[in-house]
Amino acid sequence: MTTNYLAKYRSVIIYGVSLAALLFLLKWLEWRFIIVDYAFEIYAGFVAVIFTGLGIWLALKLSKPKTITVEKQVFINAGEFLLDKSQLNKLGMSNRELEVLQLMAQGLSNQQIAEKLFVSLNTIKTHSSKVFEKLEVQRRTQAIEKGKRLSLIP
Amino acid sequence: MTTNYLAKYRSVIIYGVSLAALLFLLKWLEWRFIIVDYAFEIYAGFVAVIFTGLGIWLALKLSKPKTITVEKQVFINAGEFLLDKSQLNKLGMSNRELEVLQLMAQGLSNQQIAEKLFVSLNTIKTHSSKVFEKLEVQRRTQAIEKGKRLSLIP
DNA sequence: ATCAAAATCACCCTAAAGTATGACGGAAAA
DNA sequence: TTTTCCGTCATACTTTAGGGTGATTTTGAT
Repeated sequence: MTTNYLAKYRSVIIYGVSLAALLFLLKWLEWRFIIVDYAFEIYAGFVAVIFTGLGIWLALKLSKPKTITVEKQVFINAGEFLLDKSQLNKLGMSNRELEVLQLMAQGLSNQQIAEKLFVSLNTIKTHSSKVFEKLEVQRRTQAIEKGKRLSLIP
Repeated sequence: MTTNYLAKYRSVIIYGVSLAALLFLLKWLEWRFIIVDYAFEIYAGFVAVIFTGLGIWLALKLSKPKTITVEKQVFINAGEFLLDKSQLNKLGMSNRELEVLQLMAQGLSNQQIAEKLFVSLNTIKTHSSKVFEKLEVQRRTQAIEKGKRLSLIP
């Protein structure tokens, strides 16, 4: 708490101390040059310079920094695809079924999918039928469309 | 040019003029208070206050504003779809063919497309065949996949 | 060990999709 | 004006997709 208070008004305190120090300095100068007649102008100039500097320093320390906020637009790459696993559970979609759906979306025929997965055509037909059931669609094109909407496929 | 130069160094010029004015003021004060013995401290304090204020004013005028750059994340709206017309020309795709392709991508059957466009099923078959030719594919699922890749459909 | 999915496959049948070919009217380009 | 392309439609045929039913094996969880 105390340190915080000190830190907050540090500049003001320093200013006060500086003023005190300067007072002593001035008194000393006064005493020294009191003998010399032409010391008056020098003294005034000295004071002017010192306090101008002090004012500048004070202003820079205490004034809130003038800030210009520039908004820099950072474009986020929205291309990332993340599979919606909660959706998978909700639909009760199995791994294999999802796999078949993905290959369907790539434009493969049932025959090609069968070859790719090393299973028979009939197996793929069974899988795709289940996919259609679970997605509540009739055709593979609809399945693809809905699969994309539900973030099951990119 | 000249006005620009003046504008740029306006603060400095004003400062100079102010200094000159103050010099006159000081001279006058000197002359006035030279009689009074205790005028010295008053004079010094006056100078100190004036020049502190001047320093503060100078600093505030001349200090460069700090520029803070804030990165603002802008999520690019991935929904923006722009049809690639140059691609259409390159492929020699007609309006009707593109229309059929779009409806295919929405999961419609040939029959449904025919009904939607008020033409016969055979007409749609002809169109889709030409679409497949031009896209160099065999199946509608492939056509959809390639159509999306080529920005023909969203 | 048991039970429930998941994955596999088969057969049959229908519907939809795709290929090939030809035809015709209209509009735009040559 | 002729040619070319678009859009339309038809017929015939082949291939692929999809629905229904049933069966076996594998796998994971209780």
